[in-house]
Amino acid sequence: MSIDVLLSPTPPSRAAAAAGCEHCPLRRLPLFTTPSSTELEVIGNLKRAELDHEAGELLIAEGADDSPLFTLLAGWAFRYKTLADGRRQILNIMLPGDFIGLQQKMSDAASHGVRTLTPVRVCRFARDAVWTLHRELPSLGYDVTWLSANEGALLDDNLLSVGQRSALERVAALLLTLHARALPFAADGGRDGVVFPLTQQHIADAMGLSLVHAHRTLRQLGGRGLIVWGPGSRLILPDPSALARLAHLRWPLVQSPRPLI
Amino acid sequence: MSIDVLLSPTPPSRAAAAAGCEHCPLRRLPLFTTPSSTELEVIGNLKRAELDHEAGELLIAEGADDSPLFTLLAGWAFRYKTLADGRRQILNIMLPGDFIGLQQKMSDAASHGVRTLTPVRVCRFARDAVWTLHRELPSLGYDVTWLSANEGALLDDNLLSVGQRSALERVAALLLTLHARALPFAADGGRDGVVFPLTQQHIADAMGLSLVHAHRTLRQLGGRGLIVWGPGSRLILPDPSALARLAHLRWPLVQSPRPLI
DNA sequence: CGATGTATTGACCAGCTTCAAGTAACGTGG
DNA sequence: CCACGTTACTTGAAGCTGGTCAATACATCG
Repeated sequence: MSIDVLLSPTPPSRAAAAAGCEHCPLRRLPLFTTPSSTELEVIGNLKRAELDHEAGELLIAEGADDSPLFTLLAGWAFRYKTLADGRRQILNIMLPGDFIGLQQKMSDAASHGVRTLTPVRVCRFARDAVWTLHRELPSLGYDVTWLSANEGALLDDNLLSVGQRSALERVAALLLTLHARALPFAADGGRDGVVFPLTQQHIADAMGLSLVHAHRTLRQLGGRGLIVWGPGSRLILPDPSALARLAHLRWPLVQSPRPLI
Repeated sequence: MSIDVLLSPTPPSRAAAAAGCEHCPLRRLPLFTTPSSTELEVIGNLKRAELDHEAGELLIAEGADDSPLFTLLAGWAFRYKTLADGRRQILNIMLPGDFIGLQQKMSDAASHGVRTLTPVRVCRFARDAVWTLHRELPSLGYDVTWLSANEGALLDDNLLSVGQRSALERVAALLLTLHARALPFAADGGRDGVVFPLTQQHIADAMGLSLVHAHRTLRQLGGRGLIVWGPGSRLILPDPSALARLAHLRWPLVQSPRPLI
């Protein structure tokens, strides 16, 4: 299947023509650094389209060697790899502001797929955007490196969880981390929890557990009163610090402002 | 413990003054791209010292927020994270040419430690080298991003192993991957195997297994004739393609030329 | 109102961990 | 040169964490 087919938006959901990056609603969040006007201009020139995709849609196919490059503007997605017999490992969950397709472009090591968890909006860039960013404005090149290194740090944490933590600790760590990452985007500051679109199968695949055991682990966390499900599949953590202790996770999670490309 | 203490070389092993990068023996290997003279000059200006360290020495302490930046010139090392109760996850094995300390510099997510596996020689850079590389020469900035993305791809593979593969598959995948990565540095082209400095404990910590089970798994691989130990703890793989099939690993492993900074 | 995907639960069992000991290899100091 | 400490490797037995199999409930949706 060609990438172009994958990227063509479903008819009713085609986005309006690319709006100026300076009006991107994401940039208003304190989570992101504020770029200079020059930086904004360079980024804007590389922007090719804003596209909408449905939940469960494939954004990048495993093995694609000419995958596109985009930034997630709204919604959740996940990166994954599968073995020949179908076993799937979710590598990382991607939230708004995450830069997608970098690994694919740079290295030809066995690649990964990307699939949406919710309806998403993405900002698609020119294929050679990574190089152009570096060439045009070193500060933006530095930002790309930052983003890449930052995702590496998330991978480190996931690997630590999957390799060393027990099932209970793993799920606790995952929920806590995702909750913290999603909080800056929650409408009401997260008082009623944050929308949490992962199924138990996703949790299982992310943490290297079976579906059944992921379910039992979630029940156990619920039984201890550490997680509560609100309406609209919202995740509420009544006592994050207790969860963090259970998971042996550093708390609170500090998130310094990050670049948005 | 301060980083300066960690970095001061043991008296007898102090390296000679930094030699010009253009004579770096690593660069002669076809594994690495050949830089322009301008690139070499910029890199050379950022070079601060060449240092030797013994096997088992700590290069970067977990939690250090001002960790140094270097390139591994010779020898093996590994990145790791530990939980409060001592469980250790080895994140990645580092071989000559690998750039160390990038994650640490960019993000303040919980950090990792780096420890040598063999005696090593490293090329230490100025603290702000990452930014300088981007500013002085975009092509070098791009190389840094490439290296970061490439390490991300290795992490992806490790996460897939630890999350989805059985113990036998995991160990097979690890040995095969390391063998392939070490091959370009083997003196005789690897005909007598490659030096393999990991202990069973390292293998266990890298793959999320207990020491005992790592040992049993190695025995099983040996019993099937898939791995052989030569003199000087050299690893010989009589039938790499059979190992790859067992591990569900893409084979052969392609390694395109990579930048060396 | 079936069809499909997700959640739920019990029974069984196996892969892996833990515990416990013992062996081998190597460097150090007496 | 040997005793000894240290580190890595080895092996068996027992048990637990988490996987597999199977079936049911529940929801949403065309």
